[in-house]
Amino acid sequence: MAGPTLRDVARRANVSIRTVSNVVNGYAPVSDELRSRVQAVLDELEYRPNLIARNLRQGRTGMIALVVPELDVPYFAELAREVITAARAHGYVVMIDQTDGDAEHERALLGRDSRATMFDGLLLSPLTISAKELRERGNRVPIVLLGEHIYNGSFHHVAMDNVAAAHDATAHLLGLGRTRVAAIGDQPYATGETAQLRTIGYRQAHARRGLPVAEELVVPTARFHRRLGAEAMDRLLALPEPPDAVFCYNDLLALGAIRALTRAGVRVPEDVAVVGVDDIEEGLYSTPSLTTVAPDKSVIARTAVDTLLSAINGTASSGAAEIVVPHRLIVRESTAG
Amino acid sequence: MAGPTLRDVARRANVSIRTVSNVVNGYAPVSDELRSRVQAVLDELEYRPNLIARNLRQGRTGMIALVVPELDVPYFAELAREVITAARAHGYVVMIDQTDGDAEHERALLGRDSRATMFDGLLLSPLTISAKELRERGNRVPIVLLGEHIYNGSFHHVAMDNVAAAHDATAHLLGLGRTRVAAIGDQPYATGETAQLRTIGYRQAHARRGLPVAEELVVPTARFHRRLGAEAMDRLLALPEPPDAVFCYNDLLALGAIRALTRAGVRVPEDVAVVGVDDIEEGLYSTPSLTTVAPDKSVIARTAVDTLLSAINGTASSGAAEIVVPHRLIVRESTAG
DNA sequence: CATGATGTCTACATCGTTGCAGAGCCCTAC
DNA sequence: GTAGGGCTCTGCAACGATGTAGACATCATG
Repeated sequence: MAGPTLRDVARRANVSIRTVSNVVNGYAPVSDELRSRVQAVLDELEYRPNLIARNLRQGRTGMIALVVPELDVPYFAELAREVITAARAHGYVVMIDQTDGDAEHERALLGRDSRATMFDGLLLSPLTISAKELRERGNRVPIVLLGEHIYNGSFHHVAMDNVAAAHDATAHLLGLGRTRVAAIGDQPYATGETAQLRTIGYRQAHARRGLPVAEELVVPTARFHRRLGAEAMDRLLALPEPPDAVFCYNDLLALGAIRALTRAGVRVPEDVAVVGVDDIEEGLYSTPSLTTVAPDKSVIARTAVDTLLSAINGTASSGAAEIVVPHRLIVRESTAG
Repeated sequence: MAGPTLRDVARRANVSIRTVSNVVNGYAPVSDELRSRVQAVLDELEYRPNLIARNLRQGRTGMIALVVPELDVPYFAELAREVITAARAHGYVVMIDQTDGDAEHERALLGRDSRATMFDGLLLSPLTISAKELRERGNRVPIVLLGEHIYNGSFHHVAMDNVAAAHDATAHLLGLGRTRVAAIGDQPYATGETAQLRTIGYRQAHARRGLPVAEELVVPTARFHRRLGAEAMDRLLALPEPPDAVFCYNDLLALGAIRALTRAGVRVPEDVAVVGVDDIEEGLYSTPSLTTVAPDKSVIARTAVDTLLSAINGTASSGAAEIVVPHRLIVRESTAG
């Protein structure tokens, strides 16, 4: 099973281990004659460097870990793609773990037996774990947080402005002349910080127009899945006075809501306009196509990776970076009459 | 940056390195008194074992790599999720890499400088690389191939029966009384083996009913994406005699096709029925919801991981395993009148 | 009291690689 | 002639952990 080592090659070529290493890495000067002799043996034995040993010696692995709640949520899949691409540009590979939003699993990541020490750095998109816990359990591995929660300066953090994003989406709906704009996705409890920020933006947009928020139109959901979006929409449709527009806290909720509306014979956008957040590709091909607030995933990924690598290399400026990436509203059929 | 090592703990507790190691691992007997003294120092210094060193010593990393063409293709994202879950059950973590279907990238994976040696095994879902190349470049790491290509016994291989799956989908459409059933997704060139198998099944279903295949209804696509499905559908609709049903080689193509049909004012399924393959969650919430051939992704993932771990542990039965996982047709709105 | 079994703990070698210091050798220059 | 400087090449130590063997007490046994 185990392949040949530098020693095996060295013995066979009658040179020192160090010289073989030099040939492999092209480091120190090796005469052409010797180089080709060693190379021949390397080829013959099909030598492959043992990266674990190399890593131990060099104190780094060239791997970063990306931790997301659910990989089959398109937003995270698309983000993962960008992260992998961004990391590759710097010679890094990415290990992906998913927590299923399970707090225990997120904690285990940082605990004593975690594999975190195997990575040069961590990109974390935590759903449930709080900033306080992170601080207490934080290990020596550099961490960059992605897109969720409020961490007021304890960690590097990359995210879009959730309040502004929600405001823009809601303002768009109000600007269409809709008067009963619902919100699907609030999470008014400890770990739902992203959702809470979006609710703030939703209210802000109403306040700026001097409009009241009808509280029965704000529907919480435990998660951001299609099914929960459909269920929430069903409940809204059952109201005595149903909404004429819905701001969903992500695209999956929105697609579920559209599905519920279509099934109920309600026209989108004529009767109810729908906006989501995330700009997943699916929204481009749905019927109707989905208006959404698009964070720049590519910028998020590149920024996060760059920030993490700076931290790893110690070239980071002091203090925790708080980076806000731009977002923009993309209007499609679900709101365009 | 670097944390305390066993040596640091040992010095501080006035014991040997080995004893600290024993306390950490609970191996050899250590007296209660000494154990708690060492444990106190471990806690005080917040010792975390260096997994790289441990891995070097033990010759394994507890990591496997999953290589897929595109992570943001829902099928692969959902599969990745299952693989991560299956691996975790065995104490393994999963590194995910994506090749973008790029042959060079796939080759680099197996080449001299690949990081493959850092993993105990590889799960490979190759798009372009051929079996021959794999054999020639194969390194010492155990490999299990997923779902694509024909490898006639050179490697462990897990996949559904593509011919039967395509047959079932096509037969379903023909069974609805449709007479012009199109096929979207053929890839009649070297590396499109999965597509070719599906074309065989498509033809087989026609042959069994004694029906001819109208060749203009078989539309190739370079990849299996929504956009290409929509474009292919547009071309089919432009035919003098358009189809009344479409078998798409995966769900994304099907969703793109449905989008094109809806945009053209063609009713699904009344005018054109649509079937896909993969059973991605998106198809459950599309309008109309999507009839599809569902491979059991969970079984695929578990089987692949089990097979790989057997190979890693040397407990594999001799020879390359060729495992066929079951599939079933799930009828939804896109074909159910 | 000698013997051996048992229970704790330690020293050393080792995994495969790279950093470092220096050993030879040849050549030039004074 | 020999000192000095480049080239090549080598040996040793180290990264941080674990496997193995054995040292050293303690204790029961004959």
